[in-house]
Order: sequence, then structure tokens, then C-alpha cells
Amino acid sequence: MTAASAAPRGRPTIIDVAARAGVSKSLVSLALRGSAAVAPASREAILAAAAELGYRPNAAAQALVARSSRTVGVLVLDLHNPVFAEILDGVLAGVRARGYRTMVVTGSDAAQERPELDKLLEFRVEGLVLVSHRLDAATLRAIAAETAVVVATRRDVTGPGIDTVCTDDRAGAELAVRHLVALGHRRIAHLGGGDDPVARDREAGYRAAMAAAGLERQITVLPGGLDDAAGYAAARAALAQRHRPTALFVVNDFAALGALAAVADAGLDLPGQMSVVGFDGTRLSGLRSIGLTSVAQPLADIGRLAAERLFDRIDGRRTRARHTVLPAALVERATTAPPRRPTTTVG
Amino acid sequence: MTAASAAPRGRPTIIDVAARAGVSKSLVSLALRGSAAVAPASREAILAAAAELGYRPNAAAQALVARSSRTVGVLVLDLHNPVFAEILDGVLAGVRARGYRTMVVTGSDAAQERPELDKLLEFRVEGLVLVSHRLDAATLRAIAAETAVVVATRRDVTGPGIDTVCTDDRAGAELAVRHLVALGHRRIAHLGGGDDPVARDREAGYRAAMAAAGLERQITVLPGGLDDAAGYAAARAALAQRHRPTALFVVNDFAALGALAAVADAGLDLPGQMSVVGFDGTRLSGLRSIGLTSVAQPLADIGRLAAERLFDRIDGRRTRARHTVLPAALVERATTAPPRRPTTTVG
DNA sequence: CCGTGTCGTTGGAGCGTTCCAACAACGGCC
DNA sequence: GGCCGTTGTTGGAACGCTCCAACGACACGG
Repeated sequence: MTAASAAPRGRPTIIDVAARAGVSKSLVSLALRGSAAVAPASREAILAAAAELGYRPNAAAQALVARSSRTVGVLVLDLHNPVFAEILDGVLAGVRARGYRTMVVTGSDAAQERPELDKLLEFRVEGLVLVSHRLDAATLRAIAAETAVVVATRRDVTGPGIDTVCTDDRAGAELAVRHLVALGHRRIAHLGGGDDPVARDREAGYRAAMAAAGLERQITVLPGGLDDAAGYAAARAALAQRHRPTALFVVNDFAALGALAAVADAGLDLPGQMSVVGFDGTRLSGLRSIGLTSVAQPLADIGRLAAERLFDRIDGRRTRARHTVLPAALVERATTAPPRRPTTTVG
Repeated sequence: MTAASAAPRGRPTIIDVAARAGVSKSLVSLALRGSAAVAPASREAILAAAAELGYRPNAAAQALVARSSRTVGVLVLDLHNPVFAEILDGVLAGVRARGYRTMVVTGSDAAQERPELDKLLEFRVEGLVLVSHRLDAATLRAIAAETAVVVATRRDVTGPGIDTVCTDDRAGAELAVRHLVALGHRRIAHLGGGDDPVARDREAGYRAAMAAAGLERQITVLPGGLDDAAGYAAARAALAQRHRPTALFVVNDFAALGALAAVADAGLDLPGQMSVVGFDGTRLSGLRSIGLTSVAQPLADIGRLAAERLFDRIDGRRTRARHTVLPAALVERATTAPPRRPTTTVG
């Protein structure tokens, strides 16, 4: 009655293993998943047969019958920006720890994000981690209605089924300003990041901290951007001002590197004549030859925590959205110092 | 006879759509894939029903029956190193262009790589791109026997079914040395990268170019490593030598940044008293505040080409392994200049 | 010695899709 | 006016797996 003597085409299946071990496919399935109900002798025969045939379970078939893919999807805004690469690394670690697989897509341009996410949803990923994104609120909420969603680094769009994990950008910015104020700076300019929601929070923190230090009248925000070139341009504008600032608080590390170059090009001594503080705390800023003082986000933690939150939803079916805000920490390095000619303390 | 009046649990399937449109599931399948054999009226009814129900095809079921997952797997050695992040970006772009999905894993540590790849193989990925790796030759060949494999940046392990795409590391290193020689340098030291196979090629190129320039006796290779700290340490050792070199050719950009810091710490003028050349051409080296002269690899091209090669195998079933070596190009920036006290030309 | 329970094992149904052979309806042709 | 080809549509099998109800064998207690 052993019918399966025909040569198995393609990869061996559970049935091929069963035929070889002389048992039924059901028992193979049981044994392969380590059921205690299988007799030791059968188990050994099955395991041996599987090894000999080079059997590998077919995840698609398992996903189909289990109605769960054991896979999560991740959208990364931009892999070139080390911030996102580092967060992604944390997400991958968190997902791996749970034995799930990860499908990663990047949103090359804003219009691509939706179709890429659709592909993930067709795979029935059990959840989605968005390492930043450019979706409008309605789209994001529609997606959250289909699957669990955790957004990392952004907190502006909320809704049922959308957890967020991010850094306290406001407080972080305040930290930067307080550090500079403590060093004796008064004319502290901010190089902004345009209409990016995260950048807005940092700007708000800057404004608040300046006001708290009694420096409302010194508040200067220069329109910048999130990359090297934008930081360079914004810093040039700052340095060209009538009352040149003695310190620059830049929206992120990437742009701060541009600012550093502008300071050097202007022939100013760093940090003697100009202090610079960045934001993100990427490994980049910590490189010896850069040594940028920066407000560090716990990047790997953000990634790992995002994964954890997702799994809370995947297995615990939690309903209320959770929003986690992690603290930022100032990392003092070589680009900040007291201003050379201390400003006279007024009133 | 319309049985499916029961509320569909979970996501709608093709059968729910069929019931709603009043046709059979077969016709729905046909219509959804755009078959010309479907009557216009039916097509519209089906499309409308699918839209109303929010139907999404189930990729696992499709993969099962089609015996093809339309997914490729990617292993990335280390996301923290911008080189790999940039190549990954190219791979993702290439895969997306073909409408495939991508599963990405990182090999956190060497021992994890194999199990992670096993997970991908269980998903029946149709091919694998390894953006570097730490597998031994036997393991790699065993994997290549199961699925198409393209290795990016490494070329040392070959075998049937293994294509490689990488930069001409030897020639690139020669470019760097020739550049320094042309500037008038003679004492050019190399900060190596240990036993990494790519590092070995670069070292070989360094040795060859030095010999070709009649500088065999100046050849100095200092044991280093692939990161910032290793570059810093190696550079310190180089600078402490009796006959201090006037130029350093460093195994990669990441380590070169460490070397830059060591040069600055030693109080040497850069590039006046010490020139530094890196390798990789990551965006990092191009940042204004760094301006590292570097041998650039076409990183995005490597990624995209790796994806292309993989698809050649996936659909064309090509048998012979193909090895593509892309040219490197020297990008001259601010860290190289003629040596201040030109060495006297001998012989 | 037969009923009952346990242990190990089994065939069949079902997951959501695609593919295929086959079918009904219909018009054109000889 | 029966036959044929075309057009549009259909049910069933298959993909590889898991789950479930049910099975035979065996030991044990009444």
C-alpha cells in the first residue's frame, strides 16, 4: 500500500519523509514539531528520514493552515540615514528573538510606500513596524485597521491600533540648550529641519528652553533641513548674521556635520569660537575624528521596543494604543565649550 | 444553492468575493489576474465586490500553489557599517523593480547566520543575496545547491550556482597608492584589515603598486581592523615608527576616520604633514566636515547588479557561475596633498 | 473474559489559491 | 436543423501542511 515509491519531484515533502520512515504523514508532522505522543523509535526513524532527504518545512503551507505567517513587516524611511539603519538593527534583533521572520521594504519615495505596504499585507504579516514614514493619517489608520502597527520615531499620527515608540525630542532639545546655557552661551541659534514633525518637536524644545533661561530675545531659528548640505547652508546663514551666535543647536547629527564644515570654512575655532550640538547620537557622531556633542536617542532600544510592542499586540490582543516616549541623553564630546569671550550677564 | 451567506470569519477570501458577485471562485481568480476571457460585466461586478469587501489576495496560498514565493532573501553582515546599508539599499531597489518581496536578516554574530538563512529557505525564497557573510565554503556551497545565491563584495568562495558581484579591490588599492605616489609620497604605510578576505585583496593591491613604483623597501603593513577604533590604534602605531610615513592608505573609510583622529591627536597637520586615503566611498567620506579622499566602490550598483544576477538565475536558469568585478574610482578630497618636505628622489 | 482506558498512530478535511478539463449557451455554417 | 467552434463559466483537484476524530493494540481491573 506504500504508494509513494514514485520519485519525488522538487523538494521533499512531509509525505516523502513519511514514506521513507514507513509511517503516516500525520506522525511525521507530530514528530517534527516535537510532540511527546510520538514513540521514541518512530521519532528517530522520522528524524533520520528527514535528514537523509534534506527535508525542510514549507513555511507557505504552514502559514496557510495556521493562518499566521510568523512574519512581521518593516518599513524603513531611508537606509542611508544611519539613524534609521540603527533602529532597523534593533527591530531585527527584537523580531529574531521571537523567532519571527522580517520582511523589509524601503519607501524610496513617498508614493512607493503604500504599494510596498500592500505587498506586505498580502503576505499577511502579523504586524508592521514603521521606522518613520510619509503616510497621511487616513492611510495609516486604514492600515492599522488591518494589522497591528507600531510607529517608531514619530508620534504625531495616533489612532486605535497604532502604538508609538519614540524619543522625547522636546526634552532632548531642552537638554542641549541647557547644556549650552550652562557653559555660558546666550546667543544660541537653532538650525531647524523644515516641516518634519520630529524636527518641529525639537524646535519647540529649543524655544521652551530658551524662554526658560530668560533668553526669549535670543531665539533664532534658521530654516535648514535634515542632511549635510542643508546643515551647511543653514550654518553659513547663521554665521553671516549681524550678531553672530556663539553656539548652534542643530536638528540632527547628519545636518550638524554640515554645520561643522561651515564653521571650519569660516575660519572659526571649534569649539572656542563656536559650539555645535547635534541630535540623534548615531555612531557617526561618536567617531573619534568627529566627536560631536549630541543628544543621544537610545536607537537600538527604540527598535527593540518597537518589536516588543508589536508582539504585545500580536499575541496579547491589546486594544488601547500605547505611546512610549524614551528619554534622550546628552553626550558631551569635543564640539562644545564655554564661549571664548563670555557674554556679560544682564539682569 | 448559494451557501456562503454565513458571515465570513477573518479576512475575505476569493470565495466571499465570488458569493457577493454571484459568480464562481474560478472566475474571480481569472478576473483578478486580468484574464481577457472574462466578460466585461462579470469583471466589473467582481472588481466591485472585491473592493467592497476589502479583499486582498493571500500570498501564502498563491506561493503554495504556484510553487514560487516571489520573494528573495537578503543577508546583511552588519547594518551599522554604512557600506552594507548602502548596498542593501541597491538590492532592495533592484528587487522592488521586479515586483518581488524581500526578506532581510542580519547575521548579528557568525553563529546566527546559518539558522537565519534556514528560516529564509523554509520560506522557499527563490534566491539569496549575501551582502558579505561569515559562512565557511562548505556551508555556502550547500546552500547554493538549494537555491540561487549571489554574493556581494566577496569573491573568495566560488562554486556552482554562486555568482559574485564585487569591486576590484586590488586595482582600487593600486589607484590609491598611485595617487599618493603621484603627489610625491614615498613612505606610504598601509593600515590593514586583518584576515578579512576583502582586506587581503586591498593589501595585495597596495603591495603590488608599491613594488611597481619601485618602493618595495617602503612597504609597511600595520595590523589594523575594519572599524574606527582599529584604525585609530593602527595609525598611532604608524605614527610612532622611526621613519614616520608621510601617507596612510587605510583598508576602509570607517577605519580611516579613526586614523584621521590619530593624526589630529598627534598634532600633525592634515594633509600637509600626513595624507590619508580610505576605501569604500560611503557617503560618510563625502561629508563636508570629513572630506576623506577615498577609493569609491559603486555601492548602489553593486546592490542592484546583485539583484539582477539573481533574477537571471531565477528565470533564466543559467548554469555557469558568473563573477562580476566592478571598477573602483579614486575620489580626491581634502585629506591628500603633496608631502611638505618632498622626499629626495633616489635612483 | 470482557469492558475501559491509555498510547501510538492514522486518514481525511481544510487553509486560499491556481489550473485544468469540461460544460452551457449561442451563433454560423453546410 | 443538427453540428461545430467560440465564448464565458464552472467544479474539482492539487499545492504541503496541521488538526481532529477515530482507530487498533494492549494492559488492567472487575
